[in-house]
Formats: sequence, C-alpha cells, structure tokens
Amino acid sequence: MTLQQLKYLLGVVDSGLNITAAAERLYTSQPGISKQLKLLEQELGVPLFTRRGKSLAAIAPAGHDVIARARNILRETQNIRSLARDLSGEQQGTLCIATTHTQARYVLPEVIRTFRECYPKVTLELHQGTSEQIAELVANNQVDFAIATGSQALFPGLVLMPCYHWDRIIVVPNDHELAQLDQDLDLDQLAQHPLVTYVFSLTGQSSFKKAFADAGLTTNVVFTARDADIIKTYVRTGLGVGVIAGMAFDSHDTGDLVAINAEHLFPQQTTWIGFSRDTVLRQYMLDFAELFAPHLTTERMRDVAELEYQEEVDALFETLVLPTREALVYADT
Amino acid sequence: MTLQQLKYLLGVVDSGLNITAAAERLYTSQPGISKQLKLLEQELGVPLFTRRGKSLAAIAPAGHDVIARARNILRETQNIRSLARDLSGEQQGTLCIATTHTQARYVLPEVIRTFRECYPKVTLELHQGTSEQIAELVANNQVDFAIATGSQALFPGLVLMPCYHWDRIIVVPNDHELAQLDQDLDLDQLAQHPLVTYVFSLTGQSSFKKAFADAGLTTNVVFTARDADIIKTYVRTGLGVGVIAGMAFDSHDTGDLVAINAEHLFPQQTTWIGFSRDTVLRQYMLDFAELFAPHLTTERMRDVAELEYQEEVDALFETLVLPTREALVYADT
DNA sequence: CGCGTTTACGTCGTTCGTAACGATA
DNA sequence: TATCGTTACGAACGACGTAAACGCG
Repeated sequence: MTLQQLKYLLGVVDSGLNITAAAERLYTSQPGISKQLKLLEQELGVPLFTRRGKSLAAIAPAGHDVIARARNILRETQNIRSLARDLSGEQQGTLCIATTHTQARYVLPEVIRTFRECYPKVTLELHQGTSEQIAELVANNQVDFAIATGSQALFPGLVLMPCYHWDRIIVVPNDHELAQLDQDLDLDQLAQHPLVTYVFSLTGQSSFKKAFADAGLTTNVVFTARDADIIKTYVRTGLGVGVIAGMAFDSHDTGDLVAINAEHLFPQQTTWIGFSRDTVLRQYMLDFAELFAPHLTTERMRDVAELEYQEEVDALFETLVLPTREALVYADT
Repeated sequence: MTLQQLKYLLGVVDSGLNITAAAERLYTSQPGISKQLKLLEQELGVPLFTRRGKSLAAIAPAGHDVIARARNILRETQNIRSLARDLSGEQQGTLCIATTHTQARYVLPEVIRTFRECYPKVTLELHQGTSEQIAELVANNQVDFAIATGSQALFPGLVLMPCYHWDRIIVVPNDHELAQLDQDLDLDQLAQHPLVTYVFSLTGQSSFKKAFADAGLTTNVVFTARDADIIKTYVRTGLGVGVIAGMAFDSHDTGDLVAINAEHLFPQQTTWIGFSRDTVLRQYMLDFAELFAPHLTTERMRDVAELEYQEEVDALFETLVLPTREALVYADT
C-alpha cells in the first residue's frame, strides 16, 4: 500500500470511476493509475470495484470502507504538510472558500482585499453556490471555509462559528407608494404588495414565510432569485417589492431605489463561518477568519476546534455579543 | 512523503530516537532509515528532531505534531488491511490483549483455549501488567483489547464495556480461627487480623480501604502483592488473612486454604474489556470478546463503537443485567 | 468506429544493503 | 575505543510513459 495508490484510488472515485479522467486530473498517465489500482486490490486481496467488462461499474462494498479510510489518510498527509509549511514560515498556499452570493458579492470583497495585502502569495479560490452546493464541497474536503447564513443542519461535520447578525430590508423604486411612508412599515401593508425575494432553499429563508404565516397573512411572492442584484433589477422594473439582505443595498442603489427598514418584521439572521474539525488550518486561514469577524481570534478558533460537539461551540459563542453587519463595515465599496 | 517514511519516523520515535534500534525492529538497514528521515525533513522543510552532534537528542516541536498525525495515518492503513483481510475471509492474524494478573491467570485461560480452537491460525499475544502498563500499551495502539477491573479513568481513549461482576473473598489456612466461623464474618472481626491483599494501585482497589474507613475501622495490611498466587502463598505461611478476587480461589487451594464469603463486606467489582474507538476490529476479535462475555455480541459492539462518549456506552450497558463471574465459568481448570 | 482499459516494454528514478568514514562519549 | 549516524556506491526493483492491443457500446 502506498500513499500514491490511495491518492489514485480517490482520484478515480472523484472522477466518477473514469480512470482516464483521473489521470488527467492527477497529471499522470492512465495506465499508471490502472496498474497501481490493480496492485492495491491485489495486495488487499479484495476487489474495490465491480467491473463491467473492463470499465469500472461501481464501488464494491469493500471499496467504500477503504475509500473512507483513504480519505482520512490523505487528509492527514495534507495536515502534516500544512503544519510544516506554517512552522517553516511559509507564506504561500491556497485559501479555498465556499459561500453564498450575498457574502461573495457584498461582504467578502473588502475582506479579501485586505487579506491579499497581508498575504499576497496566497492563492484565493472562491466558490459561490447554494447552501447545498457548499455542503457538497465541504463534505469532500474541497474547501477550507464555508460561509453562509442559517442552514446549519446541512453541515454536520463542521465547526460553525457565528460571525455577525443582519436584518432584511425592503427595497422599492423611488416613486413607489411605500417609499413615501413616514412611519414604520408593518407586515399587513407589505403583504398587500407583490413580493420579490430570495429563492426559498433550506437556507433558513423559511423564516421569511414563517413571519407572514405567524401573522396570519398570505403573501404574493411573484418572483424569486438567488441573488439580490437580480431582485433589485426586477424591483426597478416595478415587478414588486423586494426583500433582501441589508448588506445587499449599497450606495449605487440610492439613485433609483429606496431601502426601508424591516428589522421589526423578520427575525434577525446570523452568518457563520465553518471549517472541518479534522483539518489543520494554516495561520493565514485563521487570520482570514479574524479579518472577517474580529472576535474570531486565532486562540479562540483553536480552542473551538478542540470541542467535539457543535453545542459546545454554540455555548462558547453565546456569551459573546455578536456585532451586526453594519458594525463591521470595513469600507464602502 | 511516503508511508515508509512515516513508518520509519514512528519506528525511530518508538525506539527512543535510536536509529540503529529502529532498523532492527523494522528489519531494514540503518542507513536506509537515516536517509528516509532526512528526505522527510527536507520535504517538509522543518527539522523533526533536535540533534546533538549526529545523534537525535529530542523531538522538535514540529515533530510532535507530525508524529501524532503519522500515527493516525498508520493506524488507518492498519484499519484498511484489517478490513480487507476480514472481507476476504482471511482467518489469520494477531490478537493482542493487555490485562491484569487475575484475568490472565484465572479467567482467560479457558476463554483462550476455546478461542484457539475456533481460530487456530490467529497468533495470540497476551501482555500482563499493572493498570498503568496496560494504559501505556493502549495509548500506543499496541493492543487490540485491554481487560481490567475498575480504573476506568486511566483509559480515556477506549470504549469500555462491562463484562461481569465479581466479589472479593477472604482466604485463611484450614486451621485458622476464622475458618471455624459458622456465621457471616463482619468487618470488625476482619480488621482485627493482619491482612494480605493486592497492591493498592489506581485499580479501584481503594474500595478496599474505603470499606474499612466507612466503618470507622483501621486496618493492619501487613503485605501487598500484585497477584493472588503470592498472596495465597503468604497466607499459607500464616502471615495474615488474605483478601483476593473470588475467581482467584480454585480447586487446587481447597486442600489447605478455606475461602470465606465477603460479598457483604466490600462493594462488587466490575471487569470490563476495552478497545480503541478508531481501530477496526477483525471478526475474530469480536468473537473473542463474545467468548469472554456472551452479551458482547458483534452487533452490540459495532453499535457501541459508533458512540462518541463513554457515558453513552455506560448507558447502553446499564440496562443489561451483567452476569457474575461464577455464572460465566467455562470449565474448571 | 470511438472510448476506455489493459498489456507490453524501455527508461528512469529510487530504494536498499554493504562498506567505509566521521563524530561523540 | 565503542557506539551511533552519515556518506558513498553498486545492484535491484519499481514507477512511469509511450505504443499497441483488446472489449464494449
């Protein structure tokens, strides 16, 4: 058994049991992988795959176990490398983040700008996707950090640390009747308008629906989108009243849109950052998290990583008063 | 980084930083290890050891981290091999048990006899030692099972499963005055005699002292030994009254010794068997445990291995009525 | 006939063990 | 001087890549 063999094994599995594809991904020759796979199976004395003709058809029962162990092993080799690089003062590396559109578009740019100044040699990889896609990346150990809001249930293997609170706002065109209101809006009024908001995923956005349901109101959601830019576009065309994340309204919108406070209408949201308990974080990763949420000090994160259960993590952060997003504005882009 | 390099690394560490010794243990040449170690350090860019002249003096800070990860990696390779061997119906292997004298001498022989009949090709390794020595072996992943009584605190990384209950008995020579008693002995009477019993370790034997202390009595322990054989020897010479584990009194003793029931004097003891949560157990290992304690079925053990905390394990077994040792007698040796 | 895997084979790099050297106590 | 680690070197092995053959859809 060799680390290479295990690496090849996972490469093949992650390429959909296509050896040729795996060879390209791993920058090596296809017969080489084929041979090493055979050697591994031979050494273990168990077929790891079921084959149809010459092709790999599926993962054999034994394969699943072996693959899971192999992932642990390769993760630990990565951990060793990370440890060593950090200790030798190496400033190069990769920071891989999976996050939602809102974070990627409205929150992270400034954080990343600062980060790049501190660590110009670190390659940044930013994956934007739905909560489910983020969870997928996390499950395969393909990202260092996941940043999202709500939907904690999707990330069982991660340590989730709350970063800041935020509230929704309502956006309407300048000339909309709601723009003229001189008192606080209430849910009744809002429910009388066609609404444009985020796609209802498992992202905890159901708190949107719930707010109306609790008030005994029915809503008329005429359009949903994944990101605030599209919502704003349709709000501008007069399709309806937009409900978006507070930080998604910026100075460029003030010309033709008006933001209306909705703190009192919907529950506060919490954005968190998560990482895998069994992955070693490089110093620059910890520093990134601290840039993103200043209360996430290196020390605190290392403490948190030792905890076994998410409940303990939550308990630790419960005593902290989290800032709201507004309090964290790094600069106005 | 190679699995070999990691294996060599651990070999050197486990040989007290002596490369020559590691080479012998690993059945390879000493320069080979030397070179691979250097290559590893070079690849990682961090010294893993501090050197005094040419000799390895100590493990560098980076080394500790790397070594810990390397142990995880090698454990997982072992797990892969175990899985594969089991799935391919291989009946060969090694069963390594660390246990106390009482178990090794009075309980295990019969279990092992049966086990060997079922699995003649499995090499048995039995290490006898104090609780602390057993804990040491366990910590280094050198045994599959630990079997002991009490002292659960010494084994934080293990899943401990209770096997059976037992009580102490009192042994005296045939002609001793206590041998003539026709009623139950009480602590008062016992305290008036010089006592011979087990060494007080952390083995939970303190319940011995505690029983007397709770009754407001002081004892006169004139001799302690690690094993019942020695205690019985000194009891025969008239040194004092022996207090030993019930199963340590067998038919060979009936000629010149008398056993007196002491169930009502001291709390009941529980013997457990423990294994590491992150080690894959071969089928024959599970079968051994079941031979040792019939309620430890394969299914139950696999369930228990999934639990994160010992408290959950305890809870699961709490609902079971454990047998006493006597109920488990396999045969009289 | 194309796609993907296996087989065959030559090349290259690496590991291994022996032997000699160096350093340390 | 004895012990232990490093360096040097030749032999053997193993991995890799190219090229060709094979099976399957």
